[in-house]
Amino acid sequence: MIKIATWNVNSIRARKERMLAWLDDRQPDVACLQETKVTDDAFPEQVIRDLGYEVVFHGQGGYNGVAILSRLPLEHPARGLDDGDDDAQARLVAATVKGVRVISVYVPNGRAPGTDKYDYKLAWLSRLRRYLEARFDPDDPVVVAGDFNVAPDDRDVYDPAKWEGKILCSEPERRGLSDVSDWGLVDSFRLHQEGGGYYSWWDYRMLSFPKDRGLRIDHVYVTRPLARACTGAYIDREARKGKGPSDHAPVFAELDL
DNA sequence: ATGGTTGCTTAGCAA
Repeated sequence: MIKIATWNVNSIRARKERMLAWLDDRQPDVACLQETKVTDDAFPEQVIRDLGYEVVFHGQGGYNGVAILSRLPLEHPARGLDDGDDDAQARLVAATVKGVRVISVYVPNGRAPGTDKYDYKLAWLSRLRRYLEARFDPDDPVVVAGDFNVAPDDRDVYDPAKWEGKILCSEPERRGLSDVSDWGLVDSFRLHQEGGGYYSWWDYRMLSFPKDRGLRIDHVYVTRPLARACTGAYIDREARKGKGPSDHAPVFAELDL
């Protein structure tokens, strides 16, 4: 069994000590990270390798940035959407672990419906769908894990009425996400949890975490052959507690490979 | 309707 986690760390430099302690404590076999917010020359590669992880990263200054950490050998690293369009934002990195293609994604936040950033988000989701179509078959073992910045349905929102039509919840975003998953991906969390009230992100403001006003926007999607091998899925709320947390909690999937 | 917080970069933006 291997444990795959996805975690938006909100700056790997600000989160370094917490992240190293988390790796040591939780021992994920594979960790997909988002919002590392560092250029590749400043990525804290050695301290991660010292914990026994191989690592591939794709960053930029100040914003975005993604990485994959693995205790098993990482093969065939690839960075970016590589679709010929403008790809200046570091939001996707991929590598193969134990025959599984693992893709760490940081979907654009989108700011608010009607903005340029929102349009970019919708376009990015359709580029992700084409990325999968062009490279894989839905019967291949593929994991797409990351911060999707979309709550798939109202179970994933603490106050659906308040969030209706808002960023992270609007119908076009949900359609954009389901268009990606309709290619052949299953939300591993929903293989094991039916109900609402499970969240992966809480705004830093207004005591959102203590009040549990969160959204489930971080996901580990898997293709069908891996869905059959998925023996567990959960959100690591402990990592959101205490002093100096990321605003996101890690999300885990366990695969019997 | 606004503001609340954190991180990057240094006043303002992004989330």
